[in-house]
Amino acid sequence: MLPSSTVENYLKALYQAEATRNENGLVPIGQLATAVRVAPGTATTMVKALAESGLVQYEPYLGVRLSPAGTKLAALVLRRHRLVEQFLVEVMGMSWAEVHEDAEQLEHVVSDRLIERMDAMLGHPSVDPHGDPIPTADGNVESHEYHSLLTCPLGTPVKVIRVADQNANFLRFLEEHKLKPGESIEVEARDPAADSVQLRTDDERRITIGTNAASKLLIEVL
Amino acid sequence: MLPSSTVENYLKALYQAEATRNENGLVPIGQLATAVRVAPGTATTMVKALAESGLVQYEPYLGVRLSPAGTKLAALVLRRHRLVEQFLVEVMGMSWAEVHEDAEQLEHVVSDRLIERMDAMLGHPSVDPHGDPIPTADGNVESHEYHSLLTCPLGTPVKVIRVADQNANFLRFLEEHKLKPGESIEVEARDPAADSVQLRTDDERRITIGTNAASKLLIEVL
DNA sequence: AGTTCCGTTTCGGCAACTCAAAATATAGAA
DNA sequence: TTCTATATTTTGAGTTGCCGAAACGGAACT
Repeated sequence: MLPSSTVENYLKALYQAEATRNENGLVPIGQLATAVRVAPGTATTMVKALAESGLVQYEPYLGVRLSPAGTKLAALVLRRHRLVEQFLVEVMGMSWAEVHEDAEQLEHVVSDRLIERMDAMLGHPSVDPHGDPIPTADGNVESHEYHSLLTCPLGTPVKVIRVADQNANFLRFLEEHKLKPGESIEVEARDPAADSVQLRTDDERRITIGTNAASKLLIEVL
Repeated sequence: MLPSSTVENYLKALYQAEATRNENGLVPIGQLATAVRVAPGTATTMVKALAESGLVQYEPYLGVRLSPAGTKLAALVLRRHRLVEQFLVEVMGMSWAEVHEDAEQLEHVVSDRLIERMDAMLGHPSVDPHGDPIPTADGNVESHEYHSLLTCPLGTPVKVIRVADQNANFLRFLEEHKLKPGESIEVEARDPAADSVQLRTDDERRITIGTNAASKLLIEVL
């Protein structure tokens, strides 16, 4: 049985919640429910079904964890999503701020044939327009640990590698201020009290952003 | 309320059944059920719902007819389907024989934004790889009446314009024998008893095909 | 008029997915 | 230990889309 779009979305959400999972490596049901935008009870029901099909391990009252099979499936969904995004930007010339919604639909529908053709046409890219890594066809991901603008050293040139947020307005903001992946910037100061971070961009302009926004910009020290 | 994939498929089937509709311009429920591959009772239920939303006119025991609203919606589904097919062939380099299945899925999911970009990238094509006309964004279609290889004059050069069948094996056969839209051929003879039609292709090769196959090849007398 | 046949409709039921609200579990505070 | 807050699970119910089988309508044949 091939997984429904709904199942794919649950798996994807669990995969992406990996970062924010709790002590035991379990994702609480509530968090999952929020991610897939359903009522908690709905998530409980679905998770039991997923456990039934061996895609997750379910510990009542504690949370869920992807099984190896679930992890692989989720990685493939993410592969499709990210290749589609890269394709929409590189080939179709769409804005990186607006491709997420389209990819969200297409990821459940593009055939293997088509996705591999996109992959080849793009030269087998390793990351999508937001810097998110693209899993391989067998479900493996090259994962790196990056600093964010919150944790990197001050006064040192750094390069934006990845943006961990798909909000279109935020992405448009980043584009306008030369903060897309690949751009070089520098953190001049942080003010925890003001909840802000001061940046200097490549073209010598100064911008102040909130710490929440800063935490979404992952960087590499140059 | 935006139409579900299921609704889109029913409307599309009705639109395409226009050719084979009965006296009153009504499509019998049984035919519709066959087209969308559901049991007759399922089609009856769905048709009542469609009538409820004003997308079709339903005459119990007689059949269904698309309303103006339904016709427009169906045309837009077909527009997406055919533009996607053209895109897959022209841009993605896929075989015309294999794009139908992919398009069948994508037609329900590609956004207006994306479809218009494809349209522009393709130079606003008027037909898809099978010669089927592509409706405009406002739902209009340039429709022509063509002869088929069954009704055209004998011994006269004709050009293949359109193939009214999406079967992959049939399409591959046509490709192998230079019978794709655009190719010039000639009907040498017809044998109703043998249920066959004899052709001579552009490269002087002779082929005999069945009358059913011949009826699927629409042509223009040169 | 009665019968037969075929297509259509109605009926009861099932599967996937969802919600709201009641019941329950867990963990931390009193 | 008992109480309380919060998260989770259970329950009952609704929606969409589907099926199989029984009931029905209409046209044609006796």
